[in-house]
Amino acid sequence: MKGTVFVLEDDVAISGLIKVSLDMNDISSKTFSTVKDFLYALVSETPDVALLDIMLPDGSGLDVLKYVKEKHPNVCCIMLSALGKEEDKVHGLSLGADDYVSKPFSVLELTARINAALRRNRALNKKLSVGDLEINLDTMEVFLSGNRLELNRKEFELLKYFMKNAGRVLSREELLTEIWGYEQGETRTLDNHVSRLRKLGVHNLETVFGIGYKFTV
Amino acid sequence: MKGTVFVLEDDVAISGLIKVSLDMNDISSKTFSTVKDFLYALVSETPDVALLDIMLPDGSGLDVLKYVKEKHPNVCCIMLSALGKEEDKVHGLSLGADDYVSKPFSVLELTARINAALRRNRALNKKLSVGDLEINLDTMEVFLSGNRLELNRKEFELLKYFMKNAGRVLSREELLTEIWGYEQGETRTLDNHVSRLRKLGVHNLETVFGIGYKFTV
DNA sequence: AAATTATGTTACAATTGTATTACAATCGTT
DNA sequence: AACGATTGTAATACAATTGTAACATAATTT
Repeated sequence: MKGTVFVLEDDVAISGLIKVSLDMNDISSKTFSTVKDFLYALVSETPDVALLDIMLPDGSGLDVLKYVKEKHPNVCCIMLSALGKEEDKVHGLSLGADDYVSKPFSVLELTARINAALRRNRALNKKLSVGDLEINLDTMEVFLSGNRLELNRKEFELLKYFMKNAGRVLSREELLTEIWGYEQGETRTLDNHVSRLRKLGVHNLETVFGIGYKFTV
Repeated sequence: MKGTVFVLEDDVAISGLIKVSLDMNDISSKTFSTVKDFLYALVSETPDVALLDIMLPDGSGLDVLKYVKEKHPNVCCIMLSALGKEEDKVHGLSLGADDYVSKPFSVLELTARINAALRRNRALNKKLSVGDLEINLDTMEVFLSGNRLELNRKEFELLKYFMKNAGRVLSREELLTEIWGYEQGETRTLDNHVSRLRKLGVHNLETVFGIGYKFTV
């Protein structure tokens, strides 16, 4: 999952289309059709990117933009507007919008811009550390008590998932679907990767017999 | 060529005059008569100096100023305004304008100020260096431990992107969209360019199997 | 304790991804 | 239009990863 996008758009046909495209691109999204719902959702969760329509039934996306930029400056805002409303564009940009897309837009283009925004956002070094392990999501570096470990992609993904869910018991199915995308079927692949991680020195990987594994703190 | 100037001015008589004068002074310029055109041009090219009228048919030069200063802080902005509008002047300077010229102005004086701005701007380092590599964004020169490398445009763009994002793992997807504008599709072009850079001596380009590349420090 | 089931580990093969060369298409000049 | 430079494609060779099979070992159930 590459990030989270909140979509504020009252035309369900449009927001639906966007959602489908984001799903296909492995980007998690939530759609809202009123300013009220949107702001309410912001209380409990902060997305990486906000996609804001300007004309909404209960307010203006420009006001939302202003609010978001004030309260959550790390959220990247992309405005959507009706064709020709160039004054909105200037206004939006001056209020701190990061990008701008005019309707009608190509879903492909929009997705590309969202991807770019997510990338830009990620430029802030994001680290994750649990116990004596520390991983850097940007550089894909892993340190165990300060020493660099060389992991390949699957090993890294798996370790990342373990660390993000440290303490929880993770079933084999969960891991297989999250990391491998397997829906079902029997495989020993997971055991294998766990074994490799252990051999590299990751000691806090407990096996939960009959269920799966647990990354302990 | 001493630099590039973008002129945003809706009176064609004035912008024409400015352009002629700049041409004579070996300064490259592009003129725009609407905010829309101006912002659009900014997407693909960043000038050294922006000359901004304030009253425009589709917006205010002050909004443009704010936007430019935010997104391209190295661009030097000179405001143009009708005589007597002192409040604009104050407002503009508070938004980060570098200089201010009142209409009607002497073309000679304006040109002098632009020259001064270009000189000042040149002083700002437009260099980027990481490890033993140094690139000059103006002249497109590249030095590897002091020795000049000859790169062509794509090689330069790619290296620049790598250096700007040194340390981060850059996916093939990201590089292809950022440098090539590809939205999807499979290509070996990227591998090729990386290979060329390496052959030229750029040694700190790591391949991250299954994902992309990383420019290490 | 034997039988059954689940996991650990190793080695290897299949798969997938990359490097590099040579060449073709394209672009920008003249 | 023709030239040279640049940039993308195809093809080949090569390398890394990752899933599978096989067998060993451990845990659970009977």
